Amino acid sequence: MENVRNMFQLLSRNFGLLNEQCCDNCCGQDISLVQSHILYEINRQHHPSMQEIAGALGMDITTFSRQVKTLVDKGLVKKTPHPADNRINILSLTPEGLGIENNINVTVNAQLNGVLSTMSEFERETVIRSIKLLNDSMQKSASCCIPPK
Amino acid sequence: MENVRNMFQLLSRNFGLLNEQCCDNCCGQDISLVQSHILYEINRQHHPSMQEIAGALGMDITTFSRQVKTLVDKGLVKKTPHPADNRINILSLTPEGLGIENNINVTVNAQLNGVLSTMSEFERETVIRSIKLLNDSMQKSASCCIPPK
DNA sequence: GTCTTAAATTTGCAAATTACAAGTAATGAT
DNA sequence: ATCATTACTTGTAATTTGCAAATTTAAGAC
Repeated sequence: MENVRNMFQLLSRNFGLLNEQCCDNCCGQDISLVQSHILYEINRQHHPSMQEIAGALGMDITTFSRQVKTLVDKGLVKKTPHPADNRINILSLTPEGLGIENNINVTVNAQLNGVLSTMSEFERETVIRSIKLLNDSMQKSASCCIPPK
Repeated sequence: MENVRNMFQLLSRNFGLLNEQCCDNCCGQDISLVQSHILYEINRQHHPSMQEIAGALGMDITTFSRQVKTLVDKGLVKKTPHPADNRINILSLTPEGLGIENNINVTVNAQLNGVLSTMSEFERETVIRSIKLLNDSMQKSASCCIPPK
């Protein structure tokens, strides 16, 4: 049996490094890695509440609350009270926040495409399909990859 | 063109969650995620110095120094002065440290194999081969995944 | 051998990040 | 109206982080 963990450990480290470098370099602002994950997830979801984003990222809600606060202070995120329930805050990116998120997105994609460009067309497609497959399986698996609640 | 980043962002998050959960659950000790990366890398390399591990992980050397100190205090890591150069400390796992590293390894592997078990034999092999390929490409790529130094 | 320079690692410190517990405010149930 | 619950925010204290400055040891110049 393969040692699957080795591969994932390396992959996650490599991607972590890439991601962090991109955060530092591609946008004028200082965006930490967690903050980039928050921007990413707000952009991805549809009118998400605080809990939804914190839950998706597996972050403690109090830590999340503060991080959102600093993103709001930076002018990248907006909190809008839910019309039907004032306890709930709907999160969205400001135009500036969206700009930065896109910026990061473009930069990371460029880096990744650089990496993939060393492969043959066939390999590249296989790799992409594999990762999709893997993500699907992980989402389905109840035993892991689910934030602790 | 695919949005490659999306997939990687999800993958790295999923694996991060899995990894963190494993750190919490599988060994009696409290091991943080960074500490598990340190244990992993010390185990992987051959008589590594502090700088070599810190470099491989892309960690600031001062942060690393302190983390190693706590691992030494926990009795999981040993520092041995290099015989030919006393400035250098060679890092190694104590038997206890090795035990924990193995423990994490087994646990993470079990989780990952659980995820992979939902796939067909062919898919599973493809996925594993793809990740290997990807890691190789990332290591080769000078533009990213290289600690800032 | 002494002196200067460089390398490997460690501390001082101050800022950022984290999480538990306790708080506030809004909603829902009865 | 009252009580429990939900969504979120603070208080506070511990941990983590990284820059600058020290420390220790080694290597090279003379």
